[in-house]
Amino acid sequence: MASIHPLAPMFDKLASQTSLSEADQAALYSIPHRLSTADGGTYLVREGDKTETCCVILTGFAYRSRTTGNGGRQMLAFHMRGEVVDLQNSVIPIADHSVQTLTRADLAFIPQKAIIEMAAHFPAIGRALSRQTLVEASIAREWMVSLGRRSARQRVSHLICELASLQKAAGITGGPDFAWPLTQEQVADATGLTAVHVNRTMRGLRNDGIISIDRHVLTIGDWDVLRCEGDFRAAYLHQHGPANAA
Amino acid sequence: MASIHPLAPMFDKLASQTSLSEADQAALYSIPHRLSTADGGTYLVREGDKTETCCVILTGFAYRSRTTGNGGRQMLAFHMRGEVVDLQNSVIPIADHSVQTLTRADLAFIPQKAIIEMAAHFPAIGRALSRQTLVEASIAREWMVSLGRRSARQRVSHLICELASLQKAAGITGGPDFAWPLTQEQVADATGLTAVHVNRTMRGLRNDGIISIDRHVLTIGDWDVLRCEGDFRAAYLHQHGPANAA
DNA sequence: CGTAACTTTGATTAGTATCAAAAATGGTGG
DNA sequence: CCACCATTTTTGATACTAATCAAAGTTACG
Repeated sequence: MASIHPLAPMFDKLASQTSLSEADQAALYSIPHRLSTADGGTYLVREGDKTETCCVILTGFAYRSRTTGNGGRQMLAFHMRGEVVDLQNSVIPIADHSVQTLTRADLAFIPQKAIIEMAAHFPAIGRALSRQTLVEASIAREWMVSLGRRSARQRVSHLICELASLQKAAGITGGPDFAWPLTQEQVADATGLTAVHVNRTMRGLRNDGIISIDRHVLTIGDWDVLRCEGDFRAAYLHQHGPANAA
Repeated sequence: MASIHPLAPMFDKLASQTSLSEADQAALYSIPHRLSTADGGTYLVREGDKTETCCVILTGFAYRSRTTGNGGRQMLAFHMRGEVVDLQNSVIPIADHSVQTLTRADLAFIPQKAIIEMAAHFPAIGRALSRQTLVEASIAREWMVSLGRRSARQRVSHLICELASLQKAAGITGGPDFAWPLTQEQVADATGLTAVHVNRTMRGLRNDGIISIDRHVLTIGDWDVLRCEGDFRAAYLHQHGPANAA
């Protein structure tokens, strides 16, 4: 326990929702992996790719996206510290969307086979991984609600709340200020709006004193107001562990 | 093999993408289950519920939905013949959205435990089930693209293509005409539009001779045109089985 | 045959997109 | 430290898609 293992973010994430044993931890920490660093904008998975490794995010941010026939781009999810980016490719080998880093990021690449074996031998890890997949599905459902039924201001506010909650849970931040790695263009791609309209919407939130942004750090002036503006209820993030330990 | 087993739709669905053995089939057909029939509009899962059974759809249609703070409703997915509706609840026990029947439906209820055990003892079934979960996630991503980046006409056309493709794959229909169980109000809830606008959009498609509807049966006049109108590319449905049999 | 649910139409408005361009910001090399 | 460049943010003017409100038809159903 002298130095921190490079895969500690992944273990922390898995252990945050299920309790894992020392044996589970040892198994994870002995898994073969390759570390690397990528600049912002690097593709981790490209639509149509057939991947054989899983990518874990150790620091920084990444996002999933898909492109329409007319060239529109829709972001589908954000990922950060400890998250495994392409678990699904072990079952559906052809990627139907892309994953790119949003910022410079430290990554670990693990062979899919190694992950699958570990999940089989250490069922608690397997459960934690499937839980992660299902929480991602829940988040996707919430995004559908935002995209389909919420106003611009609600969408932006909701996204801010989501990223704040996730960063807090990931231990990236404690307080009301946290990393805001998105350009307004990217917020637009995530919320289904145009960059111009995002600009006006965010300026509205700033003028109302609800948020402020300084050099990619966002500070929430009034959390309750923002949560209300964004119709944000955190239950969909399932951050409090399974209610039954089955 | 004299009569058809009531769970045949579920087996067919699972076997359509992975090859399953006779032993797998026997295991599935001997699982404990309770059959029942529900009218349209019946809740199968209610937001906040803690469920202990999985519901399989044998005939008819169901949908998932969530409600916003202002009372808006967003549908999240449709389900039909052979699909298991609440697999995820085995890992995330508190439902974060509702599931309701769209039409009168024949259902089978299976204890979650029995499904989990079967998946453990018959790995091919386990793999087929996780594949189904991941395909659903892929469909959710495509819905996000529609909701965020496609026009009303594209959204409606895309939805028609999707339901046509799914019904064809499920063996519910062969030809260009298929069941259209949705009211325009429900199409609106699925596409993030209002019922009035859906009405105008669908009339437009009918006026252009691309579709026609008669008593809950929709006929696609020109599949290629509709697919083009809806920016529909079927890859996201992953209907052709895993490329690697790992 | 009556009633409720659904579809259709019209008129008006709100919200967001589009187009264009200016201002601010951040990073780079000299 | 400054000048320059690319990127991002901001602003303005206008167009358009889709929402809203209201009501009339139509269909399905008991």
